[in-house]
Amino acid sequence: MKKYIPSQIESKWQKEWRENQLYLSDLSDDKLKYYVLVELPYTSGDLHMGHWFTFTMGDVLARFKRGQGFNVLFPNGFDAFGLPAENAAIKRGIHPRDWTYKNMERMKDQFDTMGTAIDWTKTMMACDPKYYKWNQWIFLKMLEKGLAYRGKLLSNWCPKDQTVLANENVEDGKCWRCGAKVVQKEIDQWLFKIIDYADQLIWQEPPQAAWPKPLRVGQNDWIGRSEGLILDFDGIKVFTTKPETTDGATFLVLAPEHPLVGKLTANKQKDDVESYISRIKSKSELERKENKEKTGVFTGSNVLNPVSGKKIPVWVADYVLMGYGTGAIMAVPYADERDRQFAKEFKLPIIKTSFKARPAGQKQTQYHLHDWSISRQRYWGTPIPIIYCDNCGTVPVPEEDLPVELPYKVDYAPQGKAPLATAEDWVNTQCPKCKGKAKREVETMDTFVDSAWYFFRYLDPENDKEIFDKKVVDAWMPLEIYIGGPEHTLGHALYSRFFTKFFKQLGLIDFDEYAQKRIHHGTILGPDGARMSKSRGNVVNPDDQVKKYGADSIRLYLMFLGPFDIVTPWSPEGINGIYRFLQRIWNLPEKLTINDERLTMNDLQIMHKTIKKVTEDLDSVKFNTAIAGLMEWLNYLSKKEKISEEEYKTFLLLLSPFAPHITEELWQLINGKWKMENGKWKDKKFSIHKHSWPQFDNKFLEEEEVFIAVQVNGKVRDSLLIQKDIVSNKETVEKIALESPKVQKFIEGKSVKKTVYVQGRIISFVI
RNA sequence: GCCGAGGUGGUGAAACGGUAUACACGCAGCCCUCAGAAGGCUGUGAGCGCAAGCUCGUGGAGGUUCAAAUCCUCUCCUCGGCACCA
Repeated sequence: MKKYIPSQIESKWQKEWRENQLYLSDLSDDKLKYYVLVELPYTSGDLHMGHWFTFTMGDVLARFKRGQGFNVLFPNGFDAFGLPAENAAIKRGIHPRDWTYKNMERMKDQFDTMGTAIDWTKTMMACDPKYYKWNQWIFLKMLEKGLAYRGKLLSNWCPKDQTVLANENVEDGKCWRCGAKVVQKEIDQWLFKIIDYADQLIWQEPPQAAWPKPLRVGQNDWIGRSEGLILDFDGIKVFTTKPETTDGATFLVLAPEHPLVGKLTANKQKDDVESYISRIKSKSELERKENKEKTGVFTGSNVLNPVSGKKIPVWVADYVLMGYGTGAIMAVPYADERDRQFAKEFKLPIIKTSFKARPAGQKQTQYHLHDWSISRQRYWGTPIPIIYCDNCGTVPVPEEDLPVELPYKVDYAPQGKAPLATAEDWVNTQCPKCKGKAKREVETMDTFVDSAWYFFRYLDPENDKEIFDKKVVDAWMPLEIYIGGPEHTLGHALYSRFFTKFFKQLGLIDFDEYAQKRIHHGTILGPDGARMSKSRGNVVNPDDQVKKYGADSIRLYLMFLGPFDIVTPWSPEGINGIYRFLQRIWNLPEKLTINDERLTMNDLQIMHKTIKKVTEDLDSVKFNTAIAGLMEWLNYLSKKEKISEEEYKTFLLLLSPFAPHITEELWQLINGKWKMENGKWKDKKFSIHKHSWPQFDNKFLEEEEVFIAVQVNGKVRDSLLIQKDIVSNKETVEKIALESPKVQKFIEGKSVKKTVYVQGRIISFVI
């Protein structure tokens, strides 16, 4: 018995595959295309177990489909812009660009150690001007179509760092960097008008593409379309979805930020209202969200309820949000729980509504979704291609001047203004219109812009004339399967759909959804069952595991753990078990006989059954049961004295997507020796990964005899071995079943009222 | 509170309405060994029994069906998302 030592074979084959360019895809051939995509990694520095999990899935599918004769594209790139790079760079005193490029190199090497069949000639890096030029181009197109605009938006604001923070950079209501309490502030910023696409982004039933239901429901809820009326109460406009309850409206409530608050406040209420508003404004976002108790103050003004004809008071309260509807509501405490709480708290009247009111109003559709703020007062991102001129105002950078390159020499440490403002040579420029002195926009784009369309660019990454070649994209999109995380449901997965619909409007593409299928992968937790994190010290480092067990063991272990969406701990014993499985395969050649091809019916049946199982399971993305099928077959083969070349090769082929290195090594034992010249393959097709996928033959799948369970009153009492040729004959099967002594025992002395026979499965007697 | 996904052995998990627990981990016994490691064989849902076998069993309670982990109703729990959206 030889010991299986993965380090002796894995890097050897990785080098061989790379040098022979085994995984290049020819995009000009699109007859049988298969485009598999995994969400691109962030350039954090090291691949973690999550990357291994998701990229192994993509890799298994890519290899399987390639074997089936598909022209497969399995690309990858890097999400290389963003705050963590800046932060790490500030901490370590390295320039964000140098830090990022170093990480990308390292991560590419780590992808190699995983043995992925990634075609690295179809790639992108968000921080490469070749790529972000087209972010800028998209921005200009948005501007042209009226979909990009400068607007004021209530945002998370860190008063210490003087910057807007994305929601995900607010931790427990505090700035993730300095810990200062985040406040809500109106900030002037660039926005994309995603609201214009809200209706198109709503998922219909049945869905236009096979995306996960939680994503479809989540996105629809997030878009939050509701239809109602705008009603006018003496000049105060309110939005309601239940105009029929207007007769029960006993007061009005304005959001604290509502522009009419000042005008409506009576002199004697002025102090009360002002102190209430300043109290609310001083609260952090978190405090406002957490506190569900109703607070508010009377303005001193009254308005007329047009339906009841009564004067009703106008209040200010923070349970009404400025960001939704008109920022003012009519309160119907009889019909609405929140209004009722407020009415009780402040002793306001609650009167019954008839639900038959028909007030005059204007039809209005409201959305929970807000326009997408893309401005970041940060350095490490795509510069927004805008120039401010004293004479001409806001001037877009002309297309032919793109890309606006991010300057290298910048003081990117936070100092209360956008870092780009410190690059004075860069900021001061010429107005494209009047040629006079002008200044560049110093904000950069949200990195979610980068990832909203990268999968288009993989198809034509070097194109500097246009964003992509329409012909190639027409042929290769929509992609077949997109593997990603459920945490992107409301961010990336929505933005990328928005861009797709925008591209269609521009005439760049002809389809509505960019992925035919999306699946949400699970999470590998630490051995202690908690999310892996450095601070917990429960991180399982893939590099260490590679040294110990090899890449094939990790890949196989991750795929065998459970379904692709499993959330489960890493098990040190589990991976050891998989290593033992590979060790047994490593010794298969000991049983191999080349010139003895006699296979029994049993041998053939289990072989073809396994081919069928692995093939069908992979087609339905059930990696774990496919591997279980291979284990069963190996258990069978292990009991045999000798195994034939056909069995050996078929087994290796079926295993090869999961464990590409060991299968290549063992394959070469019988195939490779005389196909190599000077240490190079004469022809790449002699790699196991260029061999075609095994086919199963139905004639070996029909069992000679089958077990049929016999039930009496719903309980299994016996199991009969029935010959194939009498399985379809109900009377005969029934007769045999009734003769069984075990069955007799339960039927004796009683009469059979009913018999149900499911062919080849079960026969059921009711007595 | 609302929405979504789930609850099956000691553990990760299998199972077109048709013999629940495949496959693997762990554990136990035996073989091999000076010994250990590695490997091999056997057993492993619970209860009763020497055994054949019987009874119970997929969070809980009902229901539909010859037959339910699977379908229906109610309920409890876990995880994820959203959350004063008028």
